[in-house]
Amino acid sequence: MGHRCCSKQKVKRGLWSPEEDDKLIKHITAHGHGSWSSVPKLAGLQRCGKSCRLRWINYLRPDLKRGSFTAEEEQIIIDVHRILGNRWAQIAKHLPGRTDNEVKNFWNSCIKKKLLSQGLDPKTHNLLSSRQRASNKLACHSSSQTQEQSFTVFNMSSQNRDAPRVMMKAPVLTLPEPPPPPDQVHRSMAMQIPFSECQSPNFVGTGYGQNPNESAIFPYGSSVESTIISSSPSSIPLPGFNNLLDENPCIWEANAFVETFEAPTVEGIHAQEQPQQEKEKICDMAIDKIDEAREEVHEMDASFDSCSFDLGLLESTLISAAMCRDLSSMDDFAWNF
DNA sequence: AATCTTACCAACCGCATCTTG
DNA sequence: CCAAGATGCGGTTGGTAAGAT
Repeated sequence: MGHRCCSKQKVKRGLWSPEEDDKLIKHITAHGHGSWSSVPKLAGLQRCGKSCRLRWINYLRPDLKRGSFTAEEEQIIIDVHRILGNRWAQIAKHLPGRTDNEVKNFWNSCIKKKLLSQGLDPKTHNLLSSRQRASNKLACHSSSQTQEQSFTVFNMSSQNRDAPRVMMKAPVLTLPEPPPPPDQVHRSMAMQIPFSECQSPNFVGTGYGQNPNESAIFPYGSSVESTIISSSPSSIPLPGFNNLLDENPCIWEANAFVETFEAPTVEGIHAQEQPQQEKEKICDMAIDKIDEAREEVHEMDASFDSCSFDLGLLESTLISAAMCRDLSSMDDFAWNF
């Protein structure tokens, strides 16, 4: 059958032999690819131009980086995918030496499963709904261990940026299914809050943790009150950050209130109809900022042995929020907390 | 050892967009 | 401006190797 573009030609299909590879490499090295449709003839190959192009781009190009993806590359893929969705070519541009095909394959075979196992929807990067989690749980029945996401919410007051405020432990797959709460507050996470926070005048909640050496734990259904940042009279205004987030339902509040959120979906971002170049620019800027933040957090982490910090969640929040705002918001984007 | 299942990845297919005459 | 061809992209398929039964 062959491609429509080369249906007139008698072309070979399937895997490339070393001889074919050799011919293609020699031809392109000597003459460049020029017009791909003429490459097969000039290189003496019984392939269509499209196939030659693909073989060169995905396999023979000298600048290709072979081998497994590093953890850093994996994180970049997740970050950019969260913003751009399945735009593999765009994502690959952030990974020198990697092809769109390679990124796509890696996503489908590894990252997708990893996100699902963490209770995250690989399409939207949001937490899966209870039904989705349940079906995923079935799919992952072999995994008996509780998967936990843990993260620390830092106090966003610029005067007190080094203080870790709230630790949350979120069992993703093993929670009993509660009825959905009537309001927008999702209480599906058990909250583990340092005792000192319970004593804060801004902390509203009842629970355990009466011992100063223990954390208070607020499982689903307990009476922790969550406050959306824009509605809290006690919120400390933060330049940039509040502006960035106040139009989004959000987990962040200046003093230890915690709430899960529905991050803007990829579809929602697309609905903003930002020009593509602008989106890519925002994406690049966000990734740069995240790299800076990651370095800072690594330094900070060393001083908080008892705390863990899920950058993924922070990134999800910040990038998603950033995508819904003007580029100008990026200038003072959250790095004041 | 044989068979089945799963994971991985190269390559194909069809559509969209770009380029050129 | 338009049509045809070229190129690029994302989804999907199929072959193969590795692991499980």
